[in-house]
Amino acid sequence: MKRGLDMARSYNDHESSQETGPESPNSSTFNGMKALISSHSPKRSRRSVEKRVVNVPMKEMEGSRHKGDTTPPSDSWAWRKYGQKPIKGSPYPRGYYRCSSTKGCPARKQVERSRDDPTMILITYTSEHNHPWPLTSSTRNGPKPKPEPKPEPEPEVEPEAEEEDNKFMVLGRGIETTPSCVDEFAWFTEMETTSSTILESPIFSSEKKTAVSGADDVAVFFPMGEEDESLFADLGELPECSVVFRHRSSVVGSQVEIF
DNA sequence: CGGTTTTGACCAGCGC
DNA sequence: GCGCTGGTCAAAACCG
Repeated sequence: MKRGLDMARSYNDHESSQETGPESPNSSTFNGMKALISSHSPKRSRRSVEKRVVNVPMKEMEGSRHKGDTTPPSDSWAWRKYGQKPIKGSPYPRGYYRCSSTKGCPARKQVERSRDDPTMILITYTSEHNHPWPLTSSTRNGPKPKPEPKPEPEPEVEPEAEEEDNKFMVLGRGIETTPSCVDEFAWFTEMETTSSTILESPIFSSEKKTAVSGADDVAVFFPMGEEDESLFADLGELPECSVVFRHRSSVVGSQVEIF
């Protein structure tokens, strides 16, 4: 009855009040890159989101705050659960989490047990297309269950990466030579580095592109080990990280496993 | 007391 | 056009 109206309005209220305010991430710049979100993004804008899936073994859940079917592994960011649904065909429910590390953070993730392998946790990260992934306080070495509201200065963080106006902190890991990359993708980078055993498989929201072809407008990340780091380090600095990731099909053609 | 979780209900996309 | 399903909201309960 009134719910429909309230909901419809609440969506707009949420989006507008949080994302058009003076401190809105919408108007923030991340190392010169403007981050904008559609001002009228409905709650189901599936076509304008980037998704990313990681598989985490149950053992990775040891550090979790809670133990449960849909409890996400601790990954250095604060996630607030906003829903849980039983998924058809799966004996396990899917938990819906929203990034609460920063105000107005558009990122979400879905956590569910793999129906094929119940020992694996399937985590789907979702963020707005063209919107930077959430960046929050974090330590490079070892995740913490929940980021502090005011993170202590990170000695390894570049000076200009300190708090500043945006409430994000930069995580320098893996791609230090390209700070802008770090900014934009540190979220995943951290996710990958805090979990020692992660399987990754990129998925694409609605495009009919496969994982190995034509994903030129989807920023894709793949794990990079220490060896790879040193290997890429020899390549010197790259002018733009986006090039590397966008032309993913030419860099990596299949899913990558880290063990 | 503020933030998080739980849970029932609602809505929109999608397939038929 | 209709029904199914996934995704989200929001009030209440819970927790530190």
